[in-house]
Amino acid sequence: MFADFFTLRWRNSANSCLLNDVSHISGVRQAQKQQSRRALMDAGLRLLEHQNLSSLGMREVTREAGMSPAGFYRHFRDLAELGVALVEESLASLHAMIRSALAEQGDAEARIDRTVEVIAGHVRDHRAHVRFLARERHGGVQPVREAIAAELRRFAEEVAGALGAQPVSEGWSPEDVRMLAELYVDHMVSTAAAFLDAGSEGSDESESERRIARTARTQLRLIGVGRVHWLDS
Amino acid sequence: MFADFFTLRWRNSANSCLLNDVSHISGVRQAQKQQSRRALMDAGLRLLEHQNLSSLGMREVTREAGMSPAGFYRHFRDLAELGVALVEESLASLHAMIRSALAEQGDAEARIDRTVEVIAGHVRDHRAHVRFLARERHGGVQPVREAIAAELRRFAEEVAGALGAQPVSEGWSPEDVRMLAELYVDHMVSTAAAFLDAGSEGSDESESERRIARTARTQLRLIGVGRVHWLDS
DNA sequence: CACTTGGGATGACAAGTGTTCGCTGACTTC
DNA sequence: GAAGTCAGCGAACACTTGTCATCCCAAGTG
Repeated sequence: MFADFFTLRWRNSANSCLLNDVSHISGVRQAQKQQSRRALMDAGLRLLEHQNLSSLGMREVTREAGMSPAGFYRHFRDLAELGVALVEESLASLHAMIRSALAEQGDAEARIDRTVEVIAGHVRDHRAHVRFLARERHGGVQPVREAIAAELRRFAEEVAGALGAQPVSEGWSPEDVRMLAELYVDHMVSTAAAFLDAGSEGSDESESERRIARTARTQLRLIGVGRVHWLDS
Repeated sequence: MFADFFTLRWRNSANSCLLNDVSHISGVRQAQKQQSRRALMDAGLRLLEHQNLSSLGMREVTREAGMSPAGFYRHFRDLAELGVALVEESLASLHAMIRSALAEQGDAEARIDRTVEVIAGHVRDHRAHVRFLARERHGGVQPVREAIAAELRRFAEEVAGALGAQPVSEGWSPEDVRMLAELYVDHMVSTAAAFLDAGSEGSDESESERRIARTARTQLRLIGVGRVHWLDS
């Protein structure tokens, strides 16, 4: 069904992935395989809403995905490998969020409002991904933890770049810009996590969500005030 | 079969603690029991350095503690109950840290320095506890998660009280003091977590530790600048 | 068209799990 | 010192788990 697309797409790609090497066959076959892979990842993501990666069983995942236990090995060597795949996916969507937060225009106040809105929207739309990241950021699976930490560092660099270009940051040392970026990223993560368990704790969801948004905005405003008075201190 | 005992035991006591009610016997007996309880908790804490609570097995714990599987039930109903006990312990030590951070004297600069030092020292001395909190804060075991969240809220209140008493906060609305307190607590947690995996990633531990301390200090200073200029904005 | 390829299903394996049971022997109380 | 209490033990239970050799059959190939 996607045959032409996939062959076109994959034929001349120097494929490094051991499993899921799919470059030499083509057509319905790998479309199905990719579909099974997606089914496994979705099943995993669904199960991970109520537990964490290291307590997940592969039988559990295959059962949820409607597949036999052995089928798992055709796609992933490990559950850790599935975890890393999920990290990549989750971080891609998070990256998109950060970009759109950075791209905001207007005065400081409007940018803050839009940023917090973007975060809230992202948590609403990608709840499973965000929860997964929050859980596994300090979780028990080392490669997953490292992947998340590395990507968050890259985000901080990106934010630092954007902040450095703003007129408010004139005269700042690179280290100071960097620490400001880290502060923003940490705050973003904290806020996202707060939105997360505001939605899942039941009782008056939208009210506590508004409360979190208000707090986050005020905090960002405070940091902003610190920024404009940073050099005269 | 234990009918008579239990009815006698429970009938006229407004007893809230089912297990580990130890008030009526005395001497060597309960000292031994408490010792076993400690052994279980220590074993759990040791095992939790490389995995999270929901993937922990009780057989695993009892084995590590040098005890038979059935012995576990004399102390905890669940692994979740063990988890909650560990939360209480961990939060007690964290509470002590926060108090001593709040009690700092001197000008703002000196207080920031000492605060960051206190955090670093606490992570060094209670690594297992801190890691446990970081892991289970967003982990898969609901009661544990809630216990941590509730206590962190209480900490924020305490910090808010202390901040409100400072002369810098004159004219602030209670909500703003509160959001500032939350910002501080979040920052404290983030910093502690950063110290944590600075120590465990190997390569030049004390250098990256210093880097984190420097960043944290600068961030606190920035927030402080925001504080003093908050009202004129 | 026959023929190869390779996802997926099946069934079995050992090893591990949570939980319950009755028992023992050291402590406590009368 | 006899009777009562109960923390911890070892065995047994009914599972679930990861892994593998094996077979099946639709998709791809010449």
